[in-house]
Amino acid sequence: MNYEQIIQLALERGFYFPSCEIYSDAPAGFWEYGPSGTSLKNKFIELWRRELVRRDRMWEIDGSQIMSKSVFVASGHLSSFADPIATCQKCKSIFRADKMIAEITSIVVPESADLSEFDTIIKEKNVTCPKCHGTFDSVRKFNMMFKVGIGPQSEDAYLRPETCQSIFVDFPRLFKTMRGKLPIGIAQIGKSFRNEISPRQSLLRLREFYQAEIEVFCNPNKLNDLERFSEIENTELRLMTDDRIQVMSCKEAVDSKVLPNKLVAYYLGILVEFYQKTGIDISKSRFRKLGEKEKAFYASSAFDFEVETTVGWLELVACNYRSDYDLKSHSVTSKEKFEVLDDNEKVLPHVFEISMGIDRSLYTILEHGFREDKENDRIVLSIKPYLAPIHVGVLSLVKKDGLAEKTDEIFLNLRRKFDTFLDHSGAIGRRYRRLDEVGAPFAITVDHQTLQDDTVTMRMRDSMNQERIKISELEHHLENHVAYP
RNA sequence: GCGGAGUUAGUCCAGCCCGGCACGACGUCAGCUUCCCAAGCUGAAGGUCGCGGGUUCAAAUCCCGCACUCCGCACCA
Repeated sequence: MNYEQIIQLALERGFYFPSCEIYSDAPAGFWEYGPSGTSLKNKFIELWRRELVRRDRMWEIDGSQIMSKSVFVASGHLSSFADPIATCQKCKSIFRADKMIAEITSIVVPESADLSEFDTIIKEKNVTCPKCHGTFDSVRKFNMMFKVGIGPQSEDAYLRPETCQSIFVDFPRLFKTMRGKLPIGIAQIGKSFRNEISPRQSLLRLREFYQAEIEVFCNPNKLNDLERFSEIENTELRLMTDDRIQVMSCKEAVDSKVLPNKLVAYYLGILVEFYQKTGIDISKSRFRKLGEKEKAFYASSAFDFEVETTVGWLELVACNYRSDYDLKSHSVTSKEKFEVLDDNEKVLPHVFEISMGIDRSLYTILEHGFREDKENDRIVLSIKPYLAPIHVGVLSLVKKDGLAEKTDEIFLNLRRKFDTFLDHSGAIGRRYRRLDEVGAPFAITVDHQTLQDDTVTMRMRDSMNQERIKISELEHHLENHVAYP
């Protein structure tokens, strides 16, 4: 099983495919979800809501994707979310200016330095193109945000490069009007946009992608004062520090100081419990503590939740302790007050963030669920029943003798409650195979016995076993088996 | 962005060297058959041959440019 097979399945069975594919000017890095993919995504998001938002009583918001320039002045994205780039005048090769200078002259110029500093060093040290020894144009910044023009005057604004900025910007109003009490999580699902230099591998590196972000606002003096920690204290985490994965409970992780405090451990704990329920193989996962150089510019400590796939370790979630970086800078830029009362103590909350990549998570669910059943010559998507795009196929064994009509009747009774697929045509085995490929956990089939005793067969996707079941019990039976855990 | 390899129906692909009606399989659809796992028979639909330009009486095929995909480099909040 590999990446190629997953993308083939995705294209053939309506999970996802390239955007604007009929036109030759379709830019890279944009993909669409088809019916199966959309159904899977909706169910994944519902699971996320159940296991994180509702479980922790977070607030969920839905902010706008276009945000004002000031937001990104304050957030630092305008200056920091950009790479200094040097272009060779002769061969047009493009290099990261800071990396190239460091390599050739061993002089370390910080990435965020003034552009003229790069030019000065390039001139003084006579740095030329590593490929053709041509001379360079002036160093410029390539900002990874998409700029948009608002209204007839085309005022600068930007597509958000992460969903969380609206959570920070909205925090003062939300905390006041929703009767907030620290610690409080604010969650958001939505699209983010990054102008990647080189998008790759379909859903794994997109220019337009879905994030599910949670920002937990907390009192920095009470990070170990968390009653609900007991819910997850025995939950096992696979923590990677110094190139080694250690499996330990959340409690052990805090006690041994591998994790800085109970608040961080609690959220990593409920996160891993969520991922267990997605069917992703947790034994192929790790929380990797990022080193100083790998961390984002706003993070004071960071753990990536990574999963092993056929294309290597894949970062699904970035967990960043952002301290008061965001609230402080928005407060300074906007003059809005972000301090809140916590037990009569005035505090500027710190933020712990759980920033999930939905598209990558969905890819991993597909890959970890993909099974080549050689014995039965079939491909099976063994995903959790509650995530399956189709819950149940409704089939007639043959069309004649009134079986089709009976099948239609059953279908009409089920279609509002479940994601169903009605199919009368072709060989029964072929129809079962098709359902296996979209991960439908059940298929019910109307046969001649149905007309005599009002029972149908129910076939299980993974085992291919069948049992007979009364039509009157179908709904109840399915409800039990496709319910969220 | 760079280097390499590719791009022909929903999918896999033949044809390209040597220009002359775009081939086959799988899949899809309809009918027949069929009492449970990709069976069989009959028929059908489905193509801007990645895009644009050039050469030619004639281009999937030869030439030029571009885009996209994959691999590697670089990049990756």
